[in-house]
Amino acid sequence: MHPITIGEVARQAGIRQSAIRYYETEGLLPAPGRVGGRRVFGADVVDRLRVIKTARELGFTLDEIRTLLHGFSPDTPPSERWQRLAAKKLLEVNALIVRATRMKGLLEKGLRCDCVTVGDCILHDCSPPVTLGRRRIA
Amino acid sequence: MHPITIGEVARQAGIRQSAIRYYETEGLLPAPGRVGGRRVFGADVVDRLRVIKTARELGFTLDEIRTLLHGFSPDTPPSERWQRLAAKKLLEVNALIVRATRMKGLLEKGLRCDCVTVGDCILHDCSPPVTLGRRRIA
DNA sequence: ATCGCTCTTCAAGTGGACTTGAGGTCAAGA
DNA sequence: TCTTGACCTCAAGTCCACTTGAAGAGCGAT
Repeated sequence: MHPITIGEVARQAGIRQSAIRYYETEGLLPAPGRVGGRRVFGADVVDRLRVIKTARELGFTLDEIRTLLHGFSPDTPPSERWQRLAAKKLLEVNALIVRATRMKGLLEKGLRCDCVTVGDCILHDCSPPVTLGRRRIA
Repeated sequence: MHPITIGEVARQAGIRQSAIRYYETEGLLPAPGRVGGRRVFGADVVDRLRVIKTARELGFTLDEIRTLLHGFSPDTPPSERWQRLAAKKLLEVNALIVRATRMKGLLEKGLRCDCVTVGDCILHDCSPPVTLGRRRIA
């Protein structure tokens, strides 16, 4: 349970110091303790940052992430706002998985496609389909 | 096979006209025909736009999408650039699916969690865990 | 004590992806 | 004919999420 510096946190979470400070000002991270003016974090902040990072990569806005992380604040009806958002984002994540899977299929298809017919392949338009036998040559 | 207006395309693809024009200037769409100055699209552009939309939602940049859509241009080594990017994006999409699945788990957990212990739940910090028996009350 | 390193704040800048606004064209309908 | 609605171009604006830069402070090692 030894405290770590912002530099160490940044390294471990794969996020820049500037971004970490930014998240702090934006209320995504609790204000850490200070020693000699410098931030001192508990190790748990790294997990939090990793969650933030993942959420960002999934297209969540900082606003949404803030709400999700805060959970229930004193002023909101107990956890209702949270639940609503979580449920919504859950649907979105599910949709994202579907789309990602479809895109995966497209990319795989593109990587092994012959593209003989125009419109064979949406992803890269294979027109004009310069072919040699069934195999694409250029 | 009747040609459609930009308005119709926008409606069908769920993308604004301004965005469609923007994609055209950015080279993500081939310049459509004109009738009386107005764009006239083939119906296939809708599919293309849907692919673009999905790709954007998955975090692809327009730059990447352009390359993926173009496939092999005359000047690039035959489809090499395309294949490289496609392979890279395939890895990324796979990683995305993993992360999305993890996030899904987090959200589901958050939606049914009791959060008795601090650190029980990363997603929303359950401290102070105001509890009644095992059930969270506020 | 001074070098080098990491850290600090704060304001301003950046980049990507669009959107918005102004000002204009065109065709159909009342 | 006049209006309405959908379209056009082009420049400028906007939003989000950071990043960058300037100017400086604390601290361990030489």
